[in-house]
Amino acid sequence: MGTVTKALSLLSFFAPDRPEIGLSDLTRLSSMNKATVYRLMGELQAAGFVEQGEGDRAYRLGPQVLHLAALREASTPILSVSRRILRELSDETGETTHVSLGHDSWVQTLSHAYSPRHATKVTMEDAQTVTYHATSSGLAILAYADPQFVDSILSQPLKSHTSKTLVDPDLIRSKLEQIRQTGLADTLGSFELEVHSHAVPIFGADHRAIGALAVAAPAARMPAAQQDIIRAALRRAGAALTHRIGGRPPADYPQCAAP
Amino acid sequence: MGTVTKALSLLSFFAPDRPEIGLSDLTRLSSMNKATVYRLMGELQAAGFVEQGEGDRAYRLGPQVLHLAALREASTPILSVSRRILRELSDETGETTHVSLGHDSWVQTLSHAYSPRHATKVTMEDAQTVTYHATSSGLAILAYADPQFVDSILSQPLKSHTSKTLVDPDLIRSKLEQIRQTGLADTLGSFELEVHSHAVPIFGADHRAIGALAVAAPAARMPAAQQDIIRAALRRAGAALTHRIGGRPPADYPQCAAP
DNA sequence: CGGGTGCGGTTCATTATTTGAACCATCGGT
DNA sequence: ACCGATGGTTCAAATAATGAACCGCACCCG
Repeated sequence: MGTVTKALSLLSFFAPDRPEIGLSDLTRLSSMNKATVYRLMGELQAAGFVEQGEGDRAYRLGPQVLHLAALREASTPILSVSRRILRELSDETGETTHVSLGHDSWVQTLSHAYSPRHATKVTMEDAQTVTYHATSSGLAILAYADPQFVDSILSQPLKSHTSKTLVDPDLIRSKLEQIRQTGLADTLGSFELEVHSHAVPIFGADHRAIGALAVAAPAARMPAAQQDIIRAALRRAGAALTHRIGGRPPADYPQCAAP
Repeated sequence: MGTVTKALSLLSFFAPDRPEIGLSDLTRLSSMNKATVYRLMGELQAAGFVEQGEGDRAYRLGPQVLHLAALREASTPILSVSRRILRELSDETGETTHVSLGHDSWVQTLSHAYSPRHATKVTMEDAQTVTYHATSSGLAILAYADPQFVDSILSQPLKSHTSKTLVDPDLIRSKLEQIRQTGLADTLGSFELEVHSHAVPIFGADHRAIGALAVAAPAARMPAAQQDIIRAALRRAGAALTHRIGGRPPADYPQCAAP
C-alpha cells in the first residue's frame, strides 16, 4: 500500500455524520500509527484537502476539494445537469429523487431533490455511502457492469440491511437478469423498510454504467398506476441525463419499449 | 517534499482549459520522472481521484472529487448557499457575479451566475485560477488577511495582466488600506481591460476572510449611480453569504455605513 | 516500405523517505 | 495531584520511492 493511497484513504473516513475527525480518532479508525496519520494529514492540509478547526484542532475537508469538483464539473457537468433533471423528475413524480455514482465497492449519492407534493417523503443526505446489493441504484449499475466487477461485489460479505435485503448472490444475479430485461431496477424495502425505490443506470461515453438515477417513495404510495408513471418518467430522465453528459447506453439497453 | 504532496500537486495541473492530461505532458508539466508520475497517477486513479480515458489514456479528474465536495457541502454548504445568492445578486445588478476562495498563492473562482438583462456581459468559467493582486476578489481577501500572508503574496513577482494592473507592492498596500475603509474592493481593467469589478470579502467562523463575492461588468456600463446600486447590493449579499455559512466579520469590518 | 519520433508502460539497483514505539506537553475531570 | 485523554515530536530501522534505461507500439513522413 503506497503512501499516497494511505493518505487518500484517510479522507474516506469523513462522512455526512462524521464531518470532523480528531487526530486520535483518525488513528483508531485507520489503524495506522499516530505519527503517520499526523504527517499525512499535515501534507493533506498543506495541499488544502483538509483544514483544521481552531478550538479542538479536528480535521475537516478543505476548500481544495470544491475546486477540484468545480473543475471536473467544467469538463463533465454531471452535477449541474443532474440537478435540473432531478428537479423535473421530482416535480413529475411527486417523490424524492437522487443520483448516485458507482465506486469500487459502494455507491455514493451525489445530489437529491424533494417534491413538495406530499408531507411524508423519503428523506436523504448527499454524499451518503450505500451498498450495491441493497439499493435499486446499486443494482441498476451492477446490471450493466463488467461480469468480473459483479463477481467482486457479490463475493464480499453482503450486509442484510433489512429483513427484505437480498443477500444470496444467486438470487441477486437473477434479479440483475430481470433488470437487464427492462433496463430498470426496483427494490421494495431492501435498504430501508417501507421504501419502494426505482432506478435506471446512467452510462458514460464508453457505454459502461457509471451511476444511477433513482426515485424513492413510501411503499404505501405505490399502486401499479403510479409505478408505471414513475417508470416512464425515470426512463426518460435517465436517457436525458446519459445523453447530456455525453454518455451512450450499450447496444442491448432497452431503448423505449417497456414491458 | 513528501510523496503525498507530490501526488496532490499533480492534480493542480488540471485546469478548465486543460481538463485532460497525458502521461508525458504531465511529466513535463511537473518536471518529475515519468515513472514517478506514472506510479503516483496510478495511486490517484485507484483512489478514484482521476480516471483514464479509453482511447488516448489521458488522465482526467475522477468521481471521487465530487463525492468529497458533496461531503464538504453537507457540513459547510458554501456552494449551494452561494448559488442562490449569486442568482439574486445577478438579477438585482443585471451583471455577472461570482464567488471565489482564497488559496495559498492564488484565488480560485468557484461558481458564477449571469444576468439575462444585457446582451454583452463579462463571461466566466468556474474553477479558474486567478491572482490576488489583479482582481477585486483577491484584493478584498488580502485586505482582511494576516499581514504576513499579505507579505508572502506581495513578495512574489506580480504579473502585469494588463496595462492597468497594480504591480507595485506599496501601491497595492495603500489600495488595501482604502478597501479596509469601505469594506469593498473595486478594480477597473486590472485583470481584464474594460472590466469593472467590485468585490466584498466573505468571512469564516474565525473572522478571517476565506473568499470573496464579486460583480463584474463592462466598464462602459458603470456610471456612478450604477456603482452605488452594485455596492449596496454586494454589501448585503456578502453579509448574507458570510452569515449563512456560519462566518463572522471581524470587529473592524464596516457594518452598514458606506461612504 | 523503413526509420524516426513520441507515446504509455516497465524494470531494478540505488537512495531517500516513511515508519512506529516511545516520549513530551497540555488539558479536563475526579 | 493524579489519571487518562488529547495533539504533537523524536530518531534509528525498515521500507518504499526514485530515475535512467528499456520495451513495444502507434503514427507520421520521406
